[in-house]
Amino acid sequence: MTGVQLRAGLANADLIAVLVAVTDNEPRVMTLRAGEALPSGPFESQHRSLQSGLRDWIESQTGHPVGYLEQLYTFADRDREAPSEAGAARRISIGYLGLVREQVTPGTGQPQWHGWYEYFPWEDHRDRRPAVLNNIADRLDNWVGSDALRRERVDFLFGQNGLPWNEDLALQRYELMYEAGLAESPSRPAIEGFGRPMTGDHRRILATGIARLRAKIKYHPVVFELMPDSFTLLHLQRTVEALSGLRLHKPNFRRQIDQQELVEETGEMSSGTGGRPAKLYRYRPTVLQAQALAGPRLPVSRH
Amino acid sequence: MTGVQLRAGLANADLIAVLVAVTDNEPRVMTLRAGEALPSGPFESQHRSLQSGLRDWIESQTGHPVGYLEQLYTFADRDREAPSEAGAARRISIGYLGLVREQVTPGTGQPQWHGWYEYFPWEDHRDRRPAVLNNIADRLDNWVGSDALRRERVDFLFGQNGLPWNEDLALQRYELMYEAGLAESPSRPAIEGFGRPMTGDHRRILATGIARLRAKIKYHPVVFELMPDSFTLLHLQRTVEALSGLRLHKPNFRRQIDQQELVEETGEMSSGTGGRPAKLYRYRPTVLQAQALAGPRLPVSRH
DNA sequence: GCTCCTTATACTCTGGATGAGTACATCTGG
DNA sequence: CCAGATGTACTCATCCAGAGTATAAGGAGC
Repeated sequence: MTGVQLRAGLANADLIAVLVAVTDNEPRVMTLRAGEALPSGPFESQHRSLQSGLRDWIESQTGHPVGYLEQLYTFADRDREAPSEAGAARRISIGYLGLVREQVTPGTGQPQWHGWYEYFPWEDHRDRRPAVLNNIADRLDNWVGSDALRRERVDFLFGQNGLPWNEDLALQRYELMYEAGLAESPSRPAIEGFGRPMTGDHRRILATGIARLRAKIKYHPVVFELMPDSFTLLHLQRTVEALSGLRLHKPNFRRQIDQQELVEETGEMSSGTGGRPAKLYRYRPTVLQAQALAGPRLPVSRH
Repeated sequence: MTGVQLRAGLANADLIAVLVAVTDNEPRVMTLRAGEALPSGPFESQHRSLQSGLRDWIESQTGHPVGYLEQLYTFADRDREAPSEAGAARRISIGYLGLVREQVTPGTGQPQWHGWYEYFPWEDHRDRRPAVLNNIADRLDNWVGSDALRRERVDFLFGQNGLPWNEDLALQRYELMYEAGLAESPSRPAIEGFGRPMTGDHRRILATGIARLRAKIKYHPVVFELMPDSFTLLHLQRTVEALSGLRLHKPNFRRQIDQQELVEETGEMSSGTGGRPAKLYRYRPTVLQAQALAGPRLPVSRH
């Protein structure tokens, strides 16, 4: 599955997938080789589109249909792999983000699921600001030195000096850490405590997927692709929290869900969740929602 | 430039660029072959990254530096070109969106610039709802028939039946028109009045660029990459209007620009623009803005 | 049965941003 | 000097997001 393949009639490209599921309030990603690599394979031409081919492949691997599939990015930088001899083919990888509804029971099959905060422990702010951030900040201070621009960048990305933490910047944080030498690279080993390493640039691709998904859930109802058919509002909230790495304000979350009319009651109640039983809801898809929701504001004049 | 190229050591991929400039309040795109094609070329490996290679190439073509460059999408669907014999390589194209500050004087050089509303006349709502939309609506009604889902989709995308026009949906509108047979394809000629055709799937790629740019300008200060060093606020507004295809409310536009602190006065005034002379402004870039501005809301609890 | 704990659900209040409209200033051209 | 055009500064109503508070309804332990 890995390695360079050059067959006539096939494009010289790989597909590489960031497959996400949320189970037990933990976002997980499908991995191979004991969590070291994202699933990938050569791009075969027999399907009508990249999308449909990948969809089939994923379903055969996970046993579950892919609810949502989106192209992430095409990676082709020279430094993405170990320095190769001159003239060697540079491999192009087309990254995809996919959402699946349930997780295969871990342990049995080949593909394994790992919580994505194993790879990015500093991204989980649900309980508290993670302690790793202090170590990271120390190392980054070294890198910053007296460079004011670097200072501003670090403060902004990591929410220092009074600036707020912005969960959407996961990719840019990783890239800065890479730049500052805090992440593994072809010429640098991984640093203990700064997240589980992956082969090649897979960790960067994973960061791309996380950042994209975090941005997406705010204006697109893709969370529901990760939910079972019926769920409680708290369950939905916990899923969003898992993805964003933040705690949300419960009354406001419910108000938003409510007024967007994304869900409807099933009529049934959840069994013992600890406290008072909760109503069960189901997703209510509409063409309108499916395409675009709010979309940020532009001072449009309507008349 | 077109056709299949398979050389050892080169990836089998094209780069294809949507290069945008705004002159005389008209968004323009760089084209080749008398406006029939977007500039493209084989992906060569000598640069460190796709990005930097493309940047050099564009600057050599336009004579202007590229202010902003962003990967759009990688296109590889089977039906993007004329039906090919079985076993032929499928070409992968990596699309990019680039913004350049000024337009080369048209007529002299090889690359030409065309107003993008020549290709999508129904997307320009600055003066009024364009008349073409009526013809389009008629044809779409045929396609809709009695299918309620199609009805809803059309109404939503084209702002019918009381629904508002959403400028961000340019790509989806084009795709629906393609699906409904209103756009040229390998097996269908172009229809007079429904926008200038392009080779292959270039018109679709252009639509992708337009949609991306329209969405982007709302939460990212990329407009400034299209502006000269100093400009009046009305000039800035007209540029945003040109891109979005909408008219904006002047006082509110100024208020937004003002409170976001994106610009500062140069101290000089514009010469004759017709009425009262206007203050000139310049862009005031910050690391903070450069990375992300507002970003939509999630009901975060902060304590 | 009572208390405590947990979760569910319904309110209220406040500040800020947005959409919309109005008034006035200052230039050019005839 | 007036008309016309553009620039600039206000006001006002509405909506929505952030934040807090209060009450309802279940289970577990005593």
